[in-house]
Amino acid sequence: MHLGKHYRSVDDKGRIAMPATFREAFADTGYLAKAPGHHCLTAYLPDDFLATIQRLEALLREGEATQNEYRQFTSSAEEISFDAQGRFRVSKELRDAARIDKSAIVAGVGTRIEIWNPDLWGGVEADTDSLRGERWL
Amino acid sequence: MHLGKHYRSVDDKGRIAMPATFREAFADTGYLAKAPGHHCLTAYLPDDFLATIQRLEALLREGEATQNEYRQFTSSAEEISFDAQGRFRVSKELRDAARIDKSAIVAGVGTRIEIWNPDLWGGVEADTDSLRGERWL
DNA sequence: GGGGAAGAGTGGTATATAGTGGGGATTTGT
DNA sequence: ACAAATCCCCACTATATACCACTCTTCCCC
Repeated sequence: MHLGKHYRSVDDKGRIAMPATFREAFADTGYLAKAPGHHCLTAYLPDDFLATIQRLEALLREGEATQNEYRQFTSSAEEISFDAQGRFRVSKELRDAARIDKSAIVAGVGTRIEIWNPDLWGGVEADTDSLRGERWL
Repeated sequence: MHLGKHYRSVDDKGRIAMPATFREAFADTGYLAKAPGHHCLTAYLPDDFLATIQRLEALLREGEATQNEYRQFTSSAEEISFDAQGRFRVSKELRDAARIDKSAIVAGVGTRIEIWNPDLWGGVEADTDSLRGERWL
C-alpha cells in the first residue's frame, strides 16, 4: 500500500529520487510505463508489472484488447534501477510523454505509484466535482 | 520480455543497431520476418522463431491455416547475425516491405521485437480509440 | 536544549559503452 | 573479368552509468 505525495526535483539527466518509504518496497529494480489514458507515469514493483502484462495478454488472446494497445503499453515501458542514492532514471521519451521537466510529483496511489508533472497534478487536486466521499467514508 | 521503444538510423547498407537491452537476449543469430497483417517486421530469438513455425505448421495440419499463408511467412523470413557493433542487416526486400528507409523504430512488444517505419509507428500511437487501460491496470 | 550521527535528497565529474559512419578486402553473380 | 553486394574492421561521438562530494533535516543521546 503506497501513500503520500512527494515533491521531487528532476535533474538534467532525468534522475528522480524515489521517496524513501516507496524505495523500501523495491528490491533492486522496478518498471515504469505510461499510464494509458492519463498524463502521468506509473511505477511498478516487478511482480505487479508481470501480473499486469499477463492480464493484458489474456485480454489479447480473448480478443478483448488490440495489438496496438499491447504495443503502446509494452513499448512505453522500461526497467528502472536505483543508484546508491536511491534515484532512478526516466528516459527522455517518458519524461516528454508525461511533460516532466525540472520537477515532479511522486504520489502513492494505493496499489500503484504515479509520477506527475506538478502542474498536471494540480488538475487532479482541482477536480473537486467528482469528490463525493460520503459514498465511501 | 522485451520493452521500450528505440529510434534507430538505417544506413545505406541496411544496417540497424539492435538496442543493447535486446541484443543481450540474442546469442549470435536470430530471425526476421514480415509480420502478417501488419506493416512491420518481427525479429525473433531462434527458439521463438522455431516455436512460431511449429504453431503455424500445427494450424496447417488442422486446416486452420493455408499453404499460401505458410509460403508467405517462411519465404519472407531470413536469418540475421550481428556484427561487432551489435548491428544486423535487413535485406532490401524486407526493408521495402515495411517501407523502411533511413530510420526505423525498434520496439519491444512483450513477447516479440518489432521494426517499424517511424511514420507508420506514429499510426500505432495515434490509435487511442482502443485504449482502455482501466480493464487491465 | 545542544551536539552529534545517520539518513534523505541534490549536484557534479569521470569512465565505459552504445550508436553511427565509413573504408577496404572478399565474395558473389553476371 | 568486372560490377555489385556483403563482410570485417577501425574510428569517432554521444550518452548512460558509476562514483564521489555536499547539504539539510531528523532523530537520538547526553
